[in-house]
Amino acid sequence: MTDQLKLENQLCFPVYSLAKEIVNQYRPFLDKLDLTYPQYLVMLVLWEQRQQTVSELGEKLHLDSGTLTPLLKRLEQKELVSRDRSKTDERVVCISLTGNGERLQEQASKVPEQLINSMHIAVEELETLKICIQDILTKINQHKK
Amino acid sequence: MTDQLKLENQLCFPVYSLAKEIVNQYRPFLDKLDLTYPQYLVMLVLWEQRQQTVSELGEKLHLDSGTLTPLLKRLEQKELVSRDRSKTDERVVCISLTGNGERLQEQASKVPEQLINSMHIAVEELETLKICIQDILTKINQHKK
DNA sequence: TAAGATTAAATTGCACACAATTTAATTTCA
DNA sequence: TGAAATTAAATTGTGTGCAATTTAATCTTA
Repeated sequence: MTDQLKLENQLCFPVYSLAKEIVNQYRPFLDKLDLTYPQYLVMLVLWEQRQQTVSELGEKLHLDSGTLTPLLKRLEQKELVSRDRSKTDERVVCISLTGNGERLQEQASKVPEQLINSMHIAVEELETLKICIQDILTKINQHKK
Repeated sequence: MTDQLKLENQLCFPVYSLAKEIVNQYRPFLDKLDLTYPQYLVMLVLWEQRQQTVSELGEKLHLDSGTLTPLLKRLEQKELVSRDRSKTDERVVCISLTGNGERLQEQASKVPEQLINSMHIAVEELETLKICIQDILTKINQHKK
């Protein structure tokens, strides 16, 4: 067996596992907000800027309309966001926080700390990992045209 | 806005982005093998040991039968694996590589190197990241009973 | 040993993620 | 200016990932 093909020797599997594990760690806390993890990410972006187009959300989250359109319809059903065609360009759909959507931020503000506590890992170690990952993501993106 | 709620200040988003990015980097190479990324992971595990139960695969890949059963049926349709009930315990399903499944390893052996080249990142840096992630995964798992 | 508990897969249902295509609006430029 | 190109979302279809439930087999133990 080629060593390179061994699961343990590949980077991809730890990254894939950690990503799933983190989402699973979030689940109990996000369940209380009635949000999925990708929905939570969309809300994070909207809490930074309360109105954005579908494209802007997609660019920040690296998601396309095939993923975002149904997700945003679900957030609309929960009355956390509203979806309106732009007046100046009818192709564009503007997503805005509703009052409920804004108020949810209060509850969500406790999530990051809850999560860090639940993972039992030193903040410094998480910070190191974050910087390492961001560094690699930057390099990957540099080499995309 | 709470700083902790800012997307850029959270670890979760870079991990989530990197995991998706890595799967996307694999895609062109795995397309040539007619495998999805999770199917590739299953094949990696089977190339290490040509016969395993669904539970054993699930334990190594952190996947349950709800995910594995349909995935394995697709690998069976492609004639890469066979699925047979255990003779000694009819509850258990044994997954075995077929001849085709074994032969695919030859082609797959080039994938890891192709991937590293396509990412334009130093092997040392990837290795550092891998160790860092595995370390954190270990700690998370320690605190799960 | 027979009822109840446990276990392994399968099934069901929901929500992404992404490729490919479609639809509708806007832009470009010949 | 009007046809062709481009753009933004939506739609369609496939394949995960996971919770919850179901089914069938095996184990436990009173």
